Amino acid sequence: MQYKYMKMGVTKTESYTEKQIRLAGIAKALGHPARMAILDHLVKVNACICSDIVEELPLAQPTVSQHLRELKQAGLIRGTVEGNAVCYCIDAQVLAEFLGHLGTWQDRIQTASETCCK
Amino acid sequence: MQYKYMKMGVTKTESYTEKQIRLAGIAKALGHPARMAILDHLVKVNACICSDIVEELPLAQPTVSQHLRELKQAGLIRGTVEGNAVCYCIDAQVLAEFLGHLGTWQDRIQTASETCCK
DNA sequence: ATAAATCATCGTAATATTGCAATATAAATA
DNA sequence: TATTTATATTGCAATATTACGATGATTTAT
Repeated sequence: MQYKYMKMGVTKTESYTEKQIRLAGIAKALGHPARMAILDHLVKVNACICSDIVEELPLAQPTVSQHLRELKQAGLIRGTVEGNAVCYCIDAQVLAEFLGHLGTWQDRIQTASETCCK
Repeated sequence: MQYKYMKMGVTKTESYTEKQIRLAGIAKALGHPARMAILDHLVKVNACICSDIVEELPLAQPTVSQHLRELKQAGLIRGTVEGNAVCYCIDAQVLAEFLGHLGTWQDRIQTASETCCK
């Protein structure tokens, strides 16, 4: 059987730049309150193990582990094993690339705020 | 019938701060290549109408309209009606709040890069 | 060796997201 | 008025995400 429609529920990626796809992946990883809270906490303590995070969040340990994996896959955090715990830290370079791109938006918008949508 | 489990597939929001929820919403809106491309394009041309965007993307018009609505709901863009077209623009203040928060992460990480995950 | 602690993985249930055709709406134009 | 242009809405199919219990793997402590 042949489908009339394209595959649905799936993001089309063939016409975006690599950078757009990568940065969108980073934004997507940031796009959940739990992951925002995890990063807030990592910044706050400057180093962290998972059980520490589990206590901070209203989520079960497997769910936190899953969120950490997504942050890791997006490149936002790295995890290093230390004994029977894992130390998770933010990757400053990845964060910098993300903020750098959005920063250029900000620069260009401010100079144009008069000419747009008045 | 009573469920043993909590509602699944739904984000728990009752234990996060308002700011975490709001910023995660903004990040989520940014978390799709099409929406990243839309914003890149808006920045590039400094003002835009939707049909312009439709031509830039590999998506049908209703899909673009839907993405624009999500950016709007997150507060990242505003749309003003101009005749039979709509002028969409980035909201500089919302972008600034988002970048401001992530910027504080960056500040704190850089000073701590020696003490974490070595 | 056994138990406890820490974290990951698997399976699964429920909701959310993505995309498009069809259609609706509203303004501009012929 | 009728048609074109620009955008939004609805309905639906398919995949993705979120969450948790159960379980596995590994390290530390007893």
